[in-house]
Amino acid sequence: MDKETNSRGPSRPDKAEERRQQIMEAALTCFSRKGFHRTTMDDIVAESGLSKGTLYWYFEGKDDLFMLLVKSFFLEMGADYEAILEQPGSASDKLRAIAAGFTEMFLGTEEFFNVFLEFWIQSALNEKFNQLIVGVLAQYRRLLAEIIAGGVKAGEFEAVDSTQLALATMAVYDGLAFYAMLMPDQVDVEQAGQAFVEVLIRGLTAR
Amino acid sequence: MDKETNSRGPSRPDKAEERRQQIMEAALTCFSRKGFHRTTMDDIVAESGLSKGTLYWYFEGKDDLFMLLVKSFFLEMGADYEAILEQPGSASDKLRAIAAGFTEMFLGTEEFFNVFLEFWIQSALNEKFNQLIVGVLAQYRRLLAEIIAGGVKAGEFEAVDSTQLALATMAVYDGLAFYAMLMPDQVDVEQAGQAFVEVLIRGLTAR
Amino acid sequence: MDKETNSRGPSRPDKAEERRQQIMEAALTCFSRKGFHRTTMDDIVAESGLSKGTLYWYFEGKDDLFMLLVKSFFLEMGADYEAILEQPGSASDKLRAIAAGFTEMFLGTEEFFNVFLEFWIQSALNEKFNQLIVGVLAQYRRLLAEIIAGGVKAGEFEAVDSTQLALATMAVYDGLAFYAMLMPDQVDVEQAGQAFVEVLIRGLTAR
Amino acid sequence: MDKETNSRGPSRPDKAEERRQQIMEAALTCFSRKGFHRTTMDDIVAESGLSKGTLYWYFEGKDDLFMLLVKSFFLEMGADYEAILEQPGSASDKLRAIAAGFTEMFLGTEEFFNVFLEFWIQSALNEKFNQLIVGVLAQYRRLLAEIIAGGVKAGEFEAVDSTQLALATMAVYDGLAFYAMLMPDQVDVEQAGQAFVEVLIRGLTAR
DNA sequence: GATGAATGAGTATTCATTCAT
DNA sequence: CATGAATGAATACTCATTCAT
Repeated sequence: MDKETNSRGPSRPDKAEERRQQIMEAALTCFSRKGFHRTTMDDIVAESGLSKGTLYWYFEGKDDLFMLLVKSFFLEMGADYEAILEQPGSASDKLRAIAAGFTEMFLGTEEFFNVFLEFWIQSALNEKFNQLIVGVLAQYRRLLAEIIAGGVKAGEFEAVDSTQLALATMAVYDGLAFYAMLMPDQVDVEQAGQAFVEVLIRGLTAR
Repeated sequence: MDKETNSRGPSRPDKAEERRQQIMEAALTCFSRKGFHRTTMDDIVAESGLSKGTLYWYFEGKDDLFMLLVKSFFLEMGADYEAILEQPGSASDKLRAIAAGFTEMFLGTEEFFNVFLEFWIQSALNEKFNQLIVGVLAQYRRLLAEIIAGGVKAGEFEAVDSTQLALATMAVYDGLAFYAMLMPDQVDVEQAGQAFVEVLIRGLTAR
Repeated sequence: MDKETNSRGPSRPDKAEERRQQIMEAALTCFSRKGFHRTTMDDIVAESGLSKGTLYWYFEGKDDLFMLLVKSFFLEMGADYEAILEQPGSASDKLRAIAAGFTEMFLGTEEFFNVFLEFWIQSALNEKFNQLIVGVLAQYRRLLAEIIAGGVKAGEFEAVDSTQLALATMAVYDGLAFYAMLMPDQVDVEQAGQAFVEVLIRGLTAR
Repeated sequence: MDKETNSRGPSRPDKAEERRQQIMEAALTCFSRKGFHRTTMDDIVAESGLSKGTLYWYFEGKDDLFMLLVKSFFLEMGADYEAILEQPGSASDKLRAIAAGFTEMFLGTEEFFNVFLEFWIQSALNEKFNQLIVGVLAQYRRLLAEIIAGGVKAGEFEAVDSTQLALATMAVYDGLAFYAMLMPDQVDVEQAGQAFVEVLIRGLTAR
């Protein structure tokens, strides 16, 4: 029995998922334009072309929509980073790949970045938001720490506190993205990221 | 008859400044507790013990209050950093001093840090806020770039793009502060900052 | 299955219009009781029995409500006057009919008249209000001028400046309504209007 | 002993009156610019160059200031009209003089006229305001009625209801002033007033 | 599933008035 | 007399959320 002949429910069972996407996209556009707090549900209604009731059918409310929107973004991003770790190469190569990956990711989402940052800030005051963020960050930290620890173990890097350094390394990219959002003209994420990663690798490399 | 006993005019001419401080402190407390958007003017009224009208007598509105509050914080902070640059010592020492200075500043304002971060985020959507932030960041960037360029010139450091590296270095500290706010239990700003600055200096130092 | 039993869509498509009427009536009552400025939206909410949000769903705000309320009144009134011009009879008869029509209209709306007068006053400071008023007055002026000019052409009246006299004639009625509002006990709109129109016709009539 | 050495009290006892004038002028300017309700006491403070406390020293409040301002205007105006009645001449001449006097008065206060009109409107809802207005109007009505009755008695005019006609005549001028305020470009108070008074006299004159 | 009219608690801001100095 | 800081009740308007159709 394939999906088409499913007797009950919508003929396309993922129509619901499409609607969800449609709403999240509209929300992303609005949030990015006016920020989360200044965006009204009516803004999203207008942007999505749907009705108020429909938004509430698919999402519990504004917070829920914000949350699920950001979650969906993190899921996509997470997959990319996993792939980097899988690739063969030295620890230095992996760090460079992480840098390049981040730059690419940032450039691809530049226009929406403020939305994620606002989510992060709000997560300082919202338990549910916080759990999501903390989980994501912990995962990246582990990933980066493994790369560094791997380099140390392999004799490629000097002995360092890999979890602390992992955190500092992540911080650079998030900090740069933050700066780029505030002063797009004066910040070149790619150059600053590269300058950083080269010095980092140089500082790590065993002599 | 001297000014002290002068019966006319305000007895303490800086009473206004005291009031302003009183209000800003109350606002800082509230913003830090509930975030800027979720804080109401009534919250600040209650916290300050003053009346609604008085708040509006001293500040144009909520935005203005937020702005002036953050500005006053940056002014204090700026002075500290200038002092670091003045001190004699190698470029490495200065970088270490910056790291230590940042850590100290962060630990001293930890509980309020979300307020500043929220201001930064909002500055992506508010021209006046943005101008303040961008000015402050540009100043720090120049300061750090000078330290690094000084090290390069003195032969202490390898040739690097000092302005890019300055930005990346700042980004580490802001990023760390951000993380610490979100996951206080899992982030030790001091350790991560130190781990970073040592690798940074190692990577910069000419061999 | 006809529209009446159609289960979807608004059962009564003019329910919205009814709501609008309901709100405008409540507003008229309140404005007439306390004046426009002293009436609060909460007053209208209470008077209408609806909710605050509903008022704002149907009207953009207090000004808009005031405007639309007055407009709707003028529309009704306009139709009556057009009818007078259509009727056969001498110019003198028409002037008398105008006078009678005005008196009747005034007596029928006496309790609300201050509302319209306040609108007029406000229209001196509000472009949108002004446009409405000026349009209505210009229309009446044209109508009256035509009656007088018709009388002149027919030899019934002496040669006079019909547009100026039309204006003065309108002014009498509005002025009287104004007075009646201020001193209901001392002003009898009907008598004063009649006294005026008879002298007017006498002054106009060719000998 | 000259004024300078006057030991107690203000050296110029009418300085208070000057202050009062200064405040009323500032208030007139503001009211005329923004209307009574939209004018704030701070506006008047700024316009007058005095302090808030001083305004409240000389006037009980905003309403009182409005009231006294209008009263002072009426007092001036009243004197002028009395003079007209005193002059010798036929009743027709006096009516013409009234018309001319009104026109002149209006042209001289055109820019402030909305202030008086707003006062009139408010007087529909304010007992104290109302008393002032009603008194003034009654006085004018009596004056005009006397002129007309005088003309009738002298055989110059036909028998008419002089008090009703007096009211209608006043109404013309107030109505015209009202119109002129709303549509300055389309209303010529002088012409319309003259057109009216000529027809009026023609209608009154015994044949 | 979808719609959009209805709700009402919540909010920033204003402003006439007071009063200590 | 004069000042201007302080007050707080008042107010227009917003917007997330609900629910009858």
